Amino acid sequence: MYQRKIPPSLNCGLDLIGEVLYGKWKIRLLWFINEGNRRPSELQRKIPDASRRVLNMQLKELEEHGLVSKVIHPVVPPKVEYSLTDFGESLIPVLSALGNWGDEHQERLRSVILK
Amino acid sequence: MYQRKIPPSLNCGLDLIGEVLYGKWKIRLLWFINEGNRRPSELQRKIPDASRRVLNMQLKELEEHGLVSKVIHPVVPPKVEYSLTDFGESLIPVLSALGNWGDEHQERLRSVILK
DNA sequence: TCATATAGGGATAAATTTATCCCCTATTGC
DNA sequence: GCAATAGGGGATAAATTTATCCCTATATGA
Repeated sequence: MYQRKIPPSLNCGLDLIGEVLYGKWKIRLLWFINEGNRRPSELQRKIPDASRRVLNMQLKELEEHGLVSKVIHPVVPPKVEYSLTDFGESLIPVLSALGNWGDEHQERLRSVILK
Repeated sequence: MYQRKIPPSLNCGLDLIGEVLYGKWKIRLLWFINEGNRRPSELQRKIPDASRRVLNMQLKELEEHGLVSKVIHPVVPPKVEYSLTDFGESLIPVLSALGNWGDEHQERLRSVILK
């Protein structure tokens, strides 16, 4: 994997949470896993804009950071299931707060984002 | 400014808030402005890891997205003050939620981030 | 026999974001 | 005159993240 050349700033809680949540699809992955979409193919269908590859990479980082856990069932064809760890579940209320704010201000956000 | 080639995904509140908060220093800028650090030089002192240039760029985007407003006092030497708009203030509780989670899990986060 | 589904990953290119460097304005204090 | 302070920004390089392309394996169904 890529090795950072510039060390991260880890001065406060905001910095720390940023380190584990930054990544284009990570928040959505956590959200959809929490909603019960546990298998990679389900997640890919839920997030069609992302490629398989990137989702795998981001899931791996979420796993390394202890937010999700992965179970590989030794069957053919392969079956893999992700789930939130307790640590990951503790993030859900925070993600709700983010999502709710986004939903509440949806029109306005859409208009400022699309310039 | 840079023109996107890949359109953003704007399917839900999480996507929308992501569009305005992604940016290495944006959340911290909002936070420090809310704490009363309104002038660019104060913000730069608060966030020494970031260069002047990047802070200016991210402040500009926050302004374009309607989260902060900028007042230029026509004096010499120049005096500029940023403040949160009502829209920006409505984000503060959400940022608190993020920061609190980060603070509560500080040790654990630090250890998983530093591998 | 060929396509599909399931899951994974290397190699490489492209996109995007940050960092660096250097220059500009005008005033006050040495 | 020179340095410092306050604030900005163009040009370009470097860092970082995503996207694309292609290849692996096995079983099932048409």
